[in-house]
Amino acid sequence: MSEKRTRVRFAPSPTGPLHMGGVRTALYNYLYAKQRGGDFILRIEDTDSHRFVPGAEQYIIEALDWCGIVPDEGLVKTPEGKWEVAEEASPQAPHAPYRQSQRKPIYREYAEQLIKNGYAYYAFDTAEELDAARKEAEGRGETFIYNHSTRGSLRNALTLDPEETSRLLETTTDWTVRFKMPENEVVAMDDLIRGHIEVNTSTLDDKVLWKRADELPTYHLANIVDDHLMEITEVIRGEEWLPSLPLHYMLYKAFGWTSSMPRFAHLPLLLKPDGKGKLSKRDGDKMGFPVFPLRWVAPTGEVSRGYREDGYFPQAFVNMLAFLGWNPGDEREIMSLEELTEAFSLDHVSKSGARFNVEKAHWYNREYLRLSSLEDLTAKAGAMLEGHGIKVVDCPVCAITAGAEFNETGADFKNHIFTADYVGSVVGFTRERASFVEDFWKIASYLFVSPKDFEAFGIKAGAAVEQKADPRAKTWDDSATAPFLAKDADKFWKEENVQMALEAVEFLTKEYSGDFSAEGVETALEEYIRSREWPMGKVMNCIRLALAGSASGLGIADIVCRIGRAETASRLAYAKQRLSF
RNA sequence: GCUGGGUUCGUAUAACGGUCAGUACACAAGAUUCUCAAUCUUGUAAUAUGGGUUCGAUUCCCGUACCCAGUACCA
Repeated sequence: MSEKRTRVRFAPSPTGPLHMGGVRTALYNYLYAKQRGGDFILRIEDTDSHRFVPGAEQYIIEALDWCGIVPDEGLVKTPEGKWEVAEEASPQAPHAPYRQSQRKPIYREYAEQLIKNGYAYYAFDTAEELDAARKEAEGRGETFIYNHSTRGSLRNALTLDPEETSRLLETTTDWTVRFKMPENEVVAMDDLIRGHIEVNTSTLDDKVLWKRADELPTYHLANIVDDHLMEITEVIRGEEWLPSLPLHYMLYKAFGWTSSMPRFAHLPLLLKPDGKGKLSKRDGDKMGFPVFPLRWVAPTGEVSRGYREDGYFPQAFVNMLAFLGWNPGDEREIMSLEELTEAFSLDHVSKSGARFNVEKAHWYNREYLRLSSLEDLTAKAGAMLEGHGIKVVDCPVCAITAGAEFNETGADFKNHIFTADYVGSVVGFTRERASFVEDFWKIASYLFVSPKDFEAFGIKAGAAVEQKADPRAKTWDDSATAPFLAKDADKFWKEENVQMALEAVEFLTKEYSGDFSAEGVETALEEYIRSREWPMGKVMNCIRLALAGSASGLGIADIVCRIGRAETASRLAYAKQRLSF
C-alpha cells in the first residue's frame, strides 16, 4: 500500500505577533512532517482585511527562523537573503501564492460550486439586522442561531423569490454566502488526539463562507479549499478549532473530497500560569515573562518582550515548548530539535491544557547554557559586557598600543578594558551559577568594575535593609538586590577583623610569591589566617565585602587570582577608608 | 444558557486493567563551605466526586462538580 507523502501546514493569521502557543503549533507540525520525511508548509491566512497588522507577517517568519523551524514550502529567499511569503509558483512554492488574500478568485469559484449544488445559499441580512435578531433572542433568554430553525424567516435566497435574489446580487455588495447546515444529521469525526467525536448538525449554524464586501472567504472556506489544493494530509491545530470541526467535515463532504480529507489533531491550549484561561498577551506583562518569541513593537508603540531579547537560547525555548503538552514517553527532558523530531508522536500529546511555568523555562535555559561551549559563551558574555560599558579585546597587544594598561591577568580596571581571555576565565568558573548570559553580570560585575557604593548594601547604616526579597525574584532582572540583603554584614565588619583582613591581603599581594592560581591563593591565604589563629569566616567575609562590595558572592581566591594583586590591595584599602565602624 | 472538550503531587507529566502511583521543576532538611550559589543525599506532596463493569480500576461506562473552548460577514 502506497502511503501519501505527509504534508502539514502552519497557517497563522497576521493580526499581531506570533504567540508562543502558535510557535508550539508550528513546532508540532514541523516535527510531525520531518519525522515522516514530509513537507512543512507555511500559509498566511489573511482573509480578514480589517485585522491586518503591518509587520506581523515578517514577525512570524523571523520568529520561526529564530526557533529553527524552517518551512519547506511557502517561502522564498530574496536576493538579499531574506525570507518572504511566496507569491509566484516555484519549486519551493508549487502552490503559490501562499497568502490567502492573493488567492481571491479561487475561493469565489468554490463558493459558487457549493451554491450550484445546493450546499450553500446567498444571504442578504445586514450586520444590523443580525445584531438586532441576536439582541432580541437574548432578551428572551435564548441564543440566536442562523440555521434551519431561523433561516426560513430571514433575508436570503431560500426565502426571497429568484428575481429579487438576482436583483440584490447585482445591486448590493454586502451579501454573503452561507453554508446550508442540514438538520439533524450526526457528524462522526475522528481526532488523532481526542479520538471519536460525534455532533448533531442541528446544533450547528449556517456559517458565512464568503463575503461580497471584500470578495474574500472566511477562514472555514479558505482553509478547506487550500488544505485540499495543497494536498495537506494532517491538520494539526489548536483546540479552539475543535468546535468548527463538524463544519469542516461537512464542507469536505459537500465538495466531494471526503476520500482525500486530511486527518485532524487538535492540540491542547497553553494556559495562564494560574490556570485560568488561555495564555494571553497581557499575562506576560503581569507575571514577568514573555509570551512572544521575539520582542514586538506594536504600531501603537506598545512594546511586548520576547524570549530572544530576554536572553533565552532558541534551543531552550523550543525544547521547553515541545514539553508543554507532549513527552517522549521516556524520562528524557533535554532534547535537541533532531531528537525531538525522532521521538515526536501525536500519541503522546496530552488532551488537557498545559500551564506555562516560568521556573521550568529558566531551568531549561540553564541546562542549555551549561551545554554551550566556553568559546560560544565567552563571545556572548563579551557582547553582554559591552552593553555595560566594558570593552573586551581579542588582541591585547593592539589594545596596549591604543592605551590599555593591562595587569598580569589581562584586566584594566581604570579604563574598563579586558582581554577575551580574562572574560573566558570569568565565564569558565561562574558558568555553573548562571542561567542566562546576563547573569554573568549579576554574578560577577565586580570582576570588571571596582565596588564603590557600599551603602547600598546596608553596611554603613549599621543594619541590613529590611526588605524581603520577592519570592518570584528568580529572574536576573529583579533579583539584583536580593543577595546583598541575605546577611548582616555589620556582624563581621569590625575594626579588628578588618585589620586582620588587611594584613592577610598585604601578605598575599606583597610577600607571597608562590602560585597565584585560585588553588594557590586559597591555600596560601588559609594557611596564613590559620597560622595566626584568626577567625577564618570573619576575615574572609571582610575581604569579600571589600572585593565584591557584597556580603555574599564568589570565592575569595577565585576573585583575587583574577583581579590581580594591585586591584586586590587597592580594594581593601578603599573599603577600609570608606566604611566606618 | 447551549454545544463540544478536559480533570494524576503546587506545576509539567509517566503508568494505555495488576506499580510501594514513577520522573522533572519548585519547595524543605542535611552534607559541603570563607559567604552565596552550584553540587550531592534525603524528604513533603496527587489519581475531582458518586455510582457501576471487573477477581482487580488512575486506566472502561454513566451521573455530578469544576475548568477550558466555541457560540462573529475573527482567525
